[in-house]
Amino acid sequence: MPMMKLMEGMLGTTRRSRRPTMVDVAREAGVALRTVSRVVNNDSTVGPELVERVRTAIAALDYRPDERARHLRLGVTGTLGAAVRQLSHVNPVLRAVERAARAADLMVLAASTEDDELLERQVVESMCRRRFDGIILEPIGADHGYLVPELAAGLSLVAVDRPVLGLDVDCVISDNVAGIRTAFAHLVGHGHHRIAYIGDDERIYTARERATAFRACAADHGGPLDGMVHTGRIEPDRIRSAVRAALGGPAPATAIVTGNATISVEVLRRLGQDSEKVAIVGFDDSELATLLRPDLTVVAQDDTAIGSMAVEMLRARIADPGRPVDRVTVPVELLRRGSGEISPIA
Amino acid sequence: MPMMKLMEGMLGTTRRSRRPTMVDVAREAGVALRTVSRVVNNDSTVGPELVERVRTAIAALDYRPDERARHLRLGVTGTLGAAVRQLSHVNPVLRAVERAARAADLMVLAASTEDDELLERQVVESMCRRRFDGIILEPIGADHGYLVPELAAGLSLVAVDRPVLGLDVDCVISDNVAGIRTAFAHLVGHGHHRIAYIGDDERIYTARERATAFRACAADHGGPLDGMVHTGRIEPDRIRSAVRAALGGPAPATAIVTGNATISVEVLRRLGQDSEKVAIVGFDDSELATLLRPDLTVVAQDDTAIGSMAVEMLRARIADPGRPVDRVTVPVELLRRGSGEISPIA
DNA sequence: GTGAAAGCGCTAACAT
DNA sequence: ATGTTAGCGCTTTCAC
Repeated sequence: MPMMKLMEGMLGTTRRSRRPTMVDVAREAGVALRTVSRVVNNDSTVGPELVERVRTAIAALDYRPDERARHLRLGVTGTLGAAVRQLSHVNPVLRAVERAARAADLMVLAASTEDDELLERQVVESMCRRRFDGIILEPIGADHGYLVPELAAGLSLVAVDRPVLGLDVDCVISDNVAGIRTAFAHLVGHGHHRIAYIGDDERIYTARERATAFRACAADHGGPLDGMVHTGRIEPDRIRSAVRAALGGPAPATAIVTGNATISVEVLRRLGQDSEKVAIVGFDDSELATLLRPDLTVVAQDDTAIGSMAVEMLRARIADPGRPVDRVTVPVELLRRGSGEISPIA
Repeated sequence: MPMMKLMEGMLGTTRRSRRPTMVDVAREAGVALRTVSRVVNNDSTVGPELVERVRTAIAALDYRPDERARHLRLGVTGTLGAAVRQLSHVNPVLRAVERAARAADLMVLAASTEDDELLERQVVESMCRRRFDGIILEPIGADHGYLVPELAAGLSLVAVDRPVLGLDVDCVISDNVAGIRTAFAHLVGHGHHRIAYIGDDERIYTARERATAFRACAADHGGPLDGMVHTGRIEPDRIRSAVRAALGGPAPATAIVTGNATISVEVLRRLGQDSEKVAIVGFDDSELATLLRPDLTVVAQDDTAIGSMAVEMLRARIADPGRPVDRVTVPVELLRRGSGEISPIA
């Protein structure tokens, strides 16, 4: 059908024959390509009249520079990738990363890994192929072998929140052990002896760190461990039975440490009105912490510090790929709000 | 210092002389450049032995394909940009967008506009210069004039949550008017006559839509309007005085409609125990809705539908830039959870 | 299947 | 101060 083909071609050219390039602008303005490039990049060594001519041509043609070509030629992209667990979740670290990157005139483009190892790999590799200058990664899972060739090929990467296990890679993480110790000591200081811990799945690095630290605290303190440490996936039923187990029996816990913000919410949901009778210290701050009575005492990580530190370290890595690997631990802070200052009733 | 320069040069070449390209791989494998390209792109017309030779060479050299060049040559990038108000906030629509894009084999790269008109412009223009195939935008502010030349130059864009005012652009938004009507009617059905509205700043499109719809409902119903509609920026003090004004005076409101999730939380925070005495219907669902007693009755938007619809419309726009502009309104749903089913006390 | 070569749109030597 | 030209790394024609 030659008629069809012809019509398609006509439609195509009518719609938009081709995006104009610098060459088109140069022709339109009657100047050299180099001059257009200079104007586009605000090079001061162009005469004002030519600048005007070029600007006019750009507007007339609706010319838009193509960064793909620019980046290809330049070698760098001025872009940092952020591969995080879930974009659409509250993530103050990501927020700090964006701010810090903006201050350094870098663009941050983010994507979710959805806590899926395969997806993480696809996202990171895609960012590598796009030659992002560096990547900030919230690593998930245990096997990051796919990173080895990328790193060998020159990838600059900083892990946040968790280290990349088994690989010698820059990272910036919170002091989980100190956080748990602080929470535990705080409750002990308020007279508690039977303290329970309800945490996330220990296959997750931070959850494992925190649970382990808690067990060590309890052992040091000489408190009971039986039925006091509950970890696993975050499911309402599991949390409910954990709460029941912790607060039931002949020697119920008088205080609970929760392993992260989601766990805190679920535990409070289960406790309902009883939340005034048991002391609680949560790990991670959240906007819900001050919504309930009493307000939730938490061990909060310094998100802003983590985010800006991550960008700083990434920039240093990009500038000098040979620099020694840096593993930074950021202190956490206890925020006393009421729930952790309840004395034991029994 | 010639010595310094020499050492720098040596370090530079030692560290990584140059990233290998397809040419290097071709030489290493003893095949043609064309063949490498075929192997990299999984072209089936290459003999298995050659595939193996190329794969080996790729591994030996740590070769990583450069998508910048590929995209430049191909014309398309297989990438959708998402310019949202705040990446690190809960955003179920963005989540749905990511899922839908993945299903269509498109990568989503997201950035925050921080509710800043200038930043929105920078983000969108940056995505345009990177030649993203399309952009999903949560538009802020009133002046989107900067989009005109981009659209003229061929930008495919779909607005979500709010329309791009003044521009004829695809968008998919919730049915704010129906949502407010539903909430109002629901409260009337439970015997309420004096119903207050506390909402966000009416400079924001959705806030304006909802407040206007509420005023219309109240007028139709013949209920009082004086001191019943409170809109403005989300600040604790303002919310507090709004709640006080609504519930105080000689004819206090017996029910409140809140304009969005943040407002709902703030209102509930102010009400405290009194929240059991006044009926509340919130706009927007949130995880906090089932955390408090009674659980919050809300008008929820269909985030999944909005997100997947946005991607679908964007793909259609990319495929056919000349297609008629599409403005889709997605129905909202009333979720009865208790707070909205309280009868008036007075 | 190979090999050579053009070209995507840009920047930066190197002219002038 | 402005023009000419090579080349970034890839895909794709075009012979062979």
